[in-house]
Amino acid sequence: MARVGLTSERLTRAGAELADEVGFDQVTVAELARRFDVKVASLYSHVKSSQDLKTRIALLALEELADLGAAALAGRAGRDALIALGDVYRDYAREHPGRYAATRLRLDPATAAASAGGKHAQMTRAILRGYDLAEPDQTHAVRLLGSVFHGFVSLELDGGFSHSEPDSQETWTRVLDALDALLRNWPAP
Amino acid sequence: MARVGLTSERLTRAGAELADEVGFDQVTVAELARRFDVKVASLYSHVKSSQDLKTRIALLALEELADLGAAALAGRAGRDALIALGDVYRDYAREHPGRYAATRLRLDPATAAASAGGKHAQMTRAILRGYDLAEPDQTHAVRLLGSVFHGFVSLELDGGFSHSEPDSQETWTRVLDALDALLRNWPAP
DNA sequence: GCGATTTGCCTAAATGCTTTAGGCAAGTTC
DNA sequence: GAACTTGCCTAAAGCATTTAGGCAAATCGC
Repeated sequence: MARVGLTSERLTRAGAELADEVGFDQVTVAELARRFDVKVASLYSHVKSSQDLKTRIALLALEELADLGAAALAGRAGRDALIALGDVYRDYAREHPGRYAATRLRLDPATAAASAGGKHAQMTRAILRGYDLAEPDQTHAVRLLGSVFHGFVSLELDGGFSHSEPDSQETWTRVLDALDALLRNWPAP
Repeated sequence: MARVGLTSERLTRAGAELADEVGFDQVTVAELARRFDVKVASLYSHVKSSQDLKTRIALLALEELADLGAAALAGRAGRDALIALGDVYRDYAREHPGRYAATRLRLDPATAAASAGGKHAQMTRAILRGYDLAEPDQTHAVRLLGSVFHGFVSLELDGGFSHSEPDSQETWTRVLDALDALLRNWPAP
């Protein structure tokens, strides 16, 4: 029996592609086996379970997204940085819907702590260096930005803004403008 | 064989409770049958498929949420209305996490059109009557509010804000304040 | 009341995904 | 080249979905 050369990494990458094609929920060990033309049980030497596979895909996606974010933020500040990071999330979600859905997988605390998740909060916080916010407002603002990015992107992905005017690109631009204005003019308690 | 009195409605309600207990993804026709102490196949007279069951739960949740929203908005305007509607979403998600997750189920266009989904957009738009926004800014603002409500609530539900200071209630209050300020001072393009 | 019809829940069975146990042969090591 | 490790295999059990067909309980017409 010829060896195909399965590894956790190859399975994870293939799983991520599968997720983008058919949706993260539809990612299945069985389908992955089919794609490698291998029996299902064979995958279980490389991946502990279906859940383990999904977790690995989530970690991959978080990592990719953090790298893209870091690249986009380099050399930018204030409004430019805000727009750059927002676009990274939105573009990633549109190009890789399955991977983006994977980033929303609930990880157990230990796994989450070891993930690139922390980098995401750090990047958002970095944006705020371009604005004049002290704690605890800075944390509130980090959470607001996270909510808007995630909320907008997932509503858009679910088709919430389609088939109605104005188109969602237009709204996205104006939402980022509004956030910039808000951060420059953050209300006192 | 004694008849238990199954109906689509009872199954849907029980499914919604099950969702709140074990998570929307874990809602299964088999588990529902167990709870009614009935054979699985029996449910298929009342529900077309597992997907159909989930869709019914989603429609129920959208309806409940729309009713709560309408009640909360009655007699309120401006900032009060904004806070009231925001709290409806947040409280519902915290009290009924499974049902809230159900509202995010992707519905086919026909079902979505017949759902209470439209009421939600209308309610958000109603809030904006208390602010001075013309189209297309009004639509942008509707989408922003939807993004923040959904984004915040789902990040909070996923534990994104837990175990870190300040607590998420505090952030929520300040986020609503910030949105109010933003709507009163919406930036020109 | 009582027969006819509808309705509700049943048994049975096929399909598909997950997961574990144990085996054999291809690759690696010395 | 023998001994070991590793990769993919067969086999089988468990559970969820879904369909087909059956019997009995509720309901309706008379």
